[in-house]
Amino acid sequence: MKLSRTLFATLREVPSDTEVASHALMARAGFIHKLAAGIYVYGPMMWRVLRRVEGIVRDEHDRVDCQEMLMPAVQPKELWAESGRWDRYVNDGILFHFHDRRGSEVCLGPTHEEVVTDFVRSRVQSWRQLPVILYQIQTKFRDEIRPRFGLMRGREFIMKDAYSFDVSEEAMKQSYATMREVYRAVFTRCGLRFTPVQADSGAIGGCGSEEFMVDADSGEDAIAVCRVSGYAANIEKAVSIIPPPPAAPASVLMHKEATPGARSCEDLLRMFPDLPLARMLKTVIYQASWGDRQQTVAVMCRGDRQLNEVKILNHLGALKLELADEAVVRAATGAAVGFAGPIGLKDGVRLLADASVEGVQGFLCGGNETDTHWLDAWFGRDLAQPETADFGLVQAGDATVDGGGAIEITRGIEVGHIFQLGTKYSEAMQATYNDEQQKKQPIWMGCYGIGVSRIAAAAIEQNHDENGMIWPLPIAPYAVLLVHMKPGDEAQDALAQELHDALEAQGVDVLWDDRPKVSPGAKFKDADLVGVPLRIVVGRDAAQRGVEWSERARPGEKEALSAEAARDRAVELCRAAGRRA
RNA sequence: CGGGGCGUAGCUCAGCCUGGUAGAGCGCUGCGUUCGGGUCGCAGAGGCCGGAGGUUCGAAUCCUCUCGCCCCGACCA
Repeated sequence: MKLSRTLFATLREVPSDTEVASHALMARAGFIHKLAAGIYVYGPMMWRVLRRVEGIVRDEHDRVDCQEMLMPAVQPKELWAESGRWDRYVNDGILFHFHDRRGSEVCLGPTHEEVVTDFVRSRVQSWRQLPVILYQIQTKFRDEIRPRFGLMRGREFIMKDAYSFDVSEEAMKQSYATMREVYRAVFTRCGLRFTPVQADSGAIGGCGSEEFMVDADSGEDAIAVCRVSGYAANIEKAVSIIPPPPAAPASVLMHKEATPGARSCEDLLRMFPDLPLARMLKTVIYQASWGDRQQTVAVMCRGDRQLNEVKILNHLGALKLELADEAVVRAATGAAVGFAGPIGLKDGVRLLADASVEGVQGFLCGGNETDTHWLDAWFGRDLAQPETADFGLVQAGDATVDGGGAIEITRGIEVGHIFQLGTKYSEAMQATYNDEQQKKQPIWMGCYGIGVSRIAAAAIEQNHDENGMIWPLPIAPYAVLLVHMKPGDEAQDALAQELHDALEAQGVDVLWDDRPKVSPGAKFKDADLVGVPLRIVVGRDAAQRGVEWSERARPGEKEALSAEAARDRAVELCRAAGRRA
C-alpha cells in the first residue's frame, strides 16, 4: 500500500485528553478517532492490527475445534430476566438498554451467556451432542462508569467470547483446561508478556476463574505474585498469611478516651505513640444492597491491614457494596464519621470482622461517639468476637498460603478471563440434555473472554519507546515499511517498486512511504511513531541495488544490504513469526 | 453517581481577572528551496470562541442554565 493513498496524518503533539502511552500514540499516529467518551473509530491502520489479533484468536480456537458463530448485539430483556442478571446489570449501570417501538425493553449485549445458552438449549437434546465450544468475535457494549485510557476501557469494544458446553463437571474442567492452553497460545503469539492469575468471578458468576494479565505498570489491576511459589492472584481474590497479632498486653479495664478530631489510625498513632497499629481495630461502615433490600454493614479490620470490598461483597452475596455516606454512618454509630466501633452499634447494623482481628486483645476501637475511642478492649470480655472471615487485602511482604516466599504486588492489564460457570445458567434457563438413562441433566458450562481491542492497547503499553509504537511482528499493521527517500529519483523509484512488488508477491504486506516532498527526517519520525517492525530504506544506494535494513525494535542498528537480501530477510522473519498475508 | 478541571483554527495553547468584535506554534494549500532524522523562505486558506438565555451601547471575556470531554473517588480506616 502506498502511504500517499492512505489518510495518513500524524500529530507532533500529544492530544490533551490522553493519559497513557498506548492512547497517546494511537491518537498521534491517527490509528483511532474519538467519537464520544470510550467510543472510538478504528482507522485503517488500527483495523489491520485488530484483524491480525482476530486472526490469531481464530487460528488458536479453530485448532481445538471451537466453532465460530455470530450472535446479535441487541438482546431482549426477557432472556436476561431468565438468568436473573437484568437487575444486577441495570443496577451497576453498565447496561445500555432502551425500548423498541413496540415498547419491549432490549439491551445492547455486554456479554452473551444468555443468548448462547438459549441457542444451545434450542438444539441440544442428547449427551451425544456434547461437548461443544462456540465462539464469536463481536463488538460488546458496556456503559462503563468511567471509560478511560483509550481502547483500554471503552464503552464499545471488540471482544472474543467463547462458551463451552459439557455433560459433567469433569468434562467442563477438561474444556476449561483446553481453553486455558488456547489463551496462553494466543497471548504468546501476540507477543505479549503475561501472567495468568486466580480471579474473582464477579457478575459472570460460577466457581473458578482465571485472568490473563499483561504485565504493565499502567495496568488498572493490582495482582499479588510470588516468585518463589509461583502464586499469582488478582488482589481482589488473593489470600495470604499475615503477620501475627501482637502479644496481648496486661489486662486492664476497658475505658473511654477522648480523642478529639482523631478520625484515622494516623491521628490515633500521634495520640498514642506506644500503641502499635496492629492493636487499633478500625471499623468501616458500608451500605450493602441486594437490589430491593439494603443493609448497613460494619466491618472490623486490624489497623495495619486493609479491607477487600470484593471479599465482603461475596460473603454477603450482595449486588453492591459502597462505603456509607455521612448520614448512614451517623445513623449506624450515632457519631461523626471516623469514630465507628463494634460496641454499641445501632440495631440492624450487621457486624463482621476480618480475620486479621483474630487474637488481637487490649485494643483500641471507635467509641460510636464523636471524638471518643475505647481503649484496652478485649474480645470475650468486653465484646463477643463478631462473625469473622477473610475480608483482608493482601499486602506486599505477606507470606503465601502455599508455603515459601513473600507476596509482591505488581500491576497488569486484563486481556483475558476464563470461567467455570458450572450449571448457573443452564439451570436458570433450563438448558439440559438427556443422559444415557434418558434422564434430563443440566449442561455444564464455561465461558472465556478475550479483549481483542484491549490486546492492541496492551501490546503498545508493553512495546513502545519515546518515539513511538513498536509492534510485535505477528500483530503489526504492516510487516514492512518501505521508506522511499526521494520519490522522483529514477533509480529509487524503480527499486522501490520492484521491492514492493516482490515482497507482496511473497505474501509480505508492505507500507510504502512514497510521499514526495516529505523530508527524510519527517519520514523517519513517522516511521518510528507508527512502529512497523521491519524497515527497508531505499535511498542513495538505489542505483547499486543497495538498501538499508533496520528493525523498529532495535533502533540504531542499521545494515546495508542488497535489495534481494533485504527481501529475503523480511520474508523469512514473517514466516518465522507465523505471519501470513 | 459524588468531587475537581477544561471546552477558542485539524492539533497544542495564549487572550478572559481589568468587556471594545480573535492570536501564536505545529499542521494544511501554492511557489521556490532543501534532499538520510520533523530543511528554509515567501504568499495564503482556515474559527457564529461548545450551545442557549441574560446583563450591557457593545460579550470569547461578566451572570444563569445546558451539553460535552478529562481527572479523582470518599482515609472511614
